Amino acid sequence: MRDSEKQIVRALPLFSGMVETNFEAMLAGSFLQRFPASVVLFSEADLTDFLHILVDGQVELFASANNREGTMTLIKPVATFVLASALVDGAYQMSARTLASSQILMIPAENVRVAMLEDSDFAHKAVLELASCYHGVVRAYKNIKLRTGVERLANYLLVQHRRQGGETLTLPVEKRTLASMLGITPENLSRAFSTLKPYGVRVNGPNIDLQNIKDLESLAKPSELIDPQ
Amino acid sequence: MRDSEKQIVRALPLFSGMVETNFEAMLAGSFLQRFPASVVLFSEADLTDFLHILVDGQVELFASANNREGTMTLIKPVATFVLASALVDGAYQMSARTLASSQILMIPAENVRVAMLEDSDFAHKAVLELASCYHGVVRAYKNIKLRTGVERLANYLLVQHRRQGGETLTLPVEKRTLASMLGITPENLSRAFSTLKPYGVRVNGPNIDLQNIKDLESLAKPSELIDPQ
DNA sequence: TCCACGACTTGACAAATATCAAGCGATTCG
DNA sequence: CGAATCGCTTGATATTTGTCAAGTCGTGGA
Repeated sequence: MRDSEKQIVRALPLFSGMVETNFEAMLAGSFLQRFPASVVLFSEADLTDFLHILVDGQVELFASANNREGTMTLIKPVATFVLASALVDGAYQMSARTLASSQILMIPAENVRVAMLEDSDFAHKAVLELASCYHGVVRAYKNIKLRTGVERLANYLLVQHRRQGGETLTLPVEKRTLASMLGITPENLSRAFSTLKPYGVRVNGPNIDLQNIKDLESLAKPSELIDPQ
Repeated sequence: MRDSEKQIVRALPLFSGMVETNFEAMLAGSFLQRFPASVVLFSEADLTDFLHILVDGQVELFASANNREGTMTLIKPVATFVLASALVDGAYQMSARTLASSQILMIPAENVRVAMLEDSDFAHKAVLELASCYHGVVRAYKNIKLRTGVERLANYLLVQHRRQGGETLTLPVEKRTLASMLGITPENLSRAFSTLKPYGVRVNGPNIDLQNIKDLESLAKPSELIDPQ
């Protein structure tokens, strides 16, 4: 692990206030690894060996039951994932796979638990990080419980449009992954896009024009307490 | 607030390791209050003024959007709720109402944030509590994303049966509340019970007999990573 | 007591969503 | 290059779920 990469990780709020020696001690036994796309990093039932930090690439957290599978969330660099699991010493609770070639730093979970006990700034930042993750899942839970598939898609498009700023937005993931995020089948995602055509949604592969934001919003009824800001 | 009540709160793992003076300082400005049934304690958009501790009674956390409403979770005594919101100084993210006459201790959120910074044991316990709440919502999210309504009901009955231990189980909430927890309408809950009749589920008001656990399990496909243990 | 209301159930119907099948176009790989 | 595969779309159909309406039953007031 090179110093430049170490600095990238250190810049995360979670670690930025740690005492240097605690930070170094935590990294002992860690390793930075590159994975190709579509590799399963761990399964939900596995015991949590490592805290993961996505340095580059893209990772999907997902869950399986029966014969069904659903995306829990997508991780974009630079961000930690499975912090909660690493801190409680149990199963991961979610499976992970790379969606693209990804560089991932893996820190032994035991080191993280020690760091929490030794470094008070890290403990406080962990509290804030966990609270934020918690509210993230709460939003996702509300989203799927209180909205239809078409409404979830409409709100997703509005959020992406705001974030990307330009005229046309580009989907950051394949449509089948988007479908899984929204909790619908790929077939129904196609149909949902058709349903949104009268609301000014023009689809061109991964590029999407929103030509009538007002109408789309009246359908989507965005909510600050559900949609990411 | 009497000393006996204070001891009940102090017995929670979250507070049991706090330095006495920190615990007392945190309670300054707190008050124990009794609410009748069906009272809204706060709305999801409200700023988080208080950490709540349900000492007696029953509370429902729920969310609203469009014209729909959904139960997020039920709180049983003795337990804290909205800890995450109290720690991050933002909106509650969920609304709360009493389902029965309830005694609730309310601790100013600012005090809780101070306690986290001052008392390291409390900070560590908060980390564990938040991680546990996080995994709780993750389970609920998987449940609704990967199972049908009938499957959710079947698994709920199996969990209650195991917890209550006896021959017949008694629903701890009204059926309309159960329906909201399961993310279905009361009408469909009635139909789901009918669907489960061939699997040995006998309903008698709030009392339910499971006469064929094996068949019910083969339908429900319980999972350690979804269902509460 | 008796009435009103609420919880629950059932039926009929509509909406939302999944499944199965087919086909198209682009990419991958032997 | 050519074949195979994959992502996406569309149609037909089935399943799941919600909505509206009506009716029963029990409880809690007036």
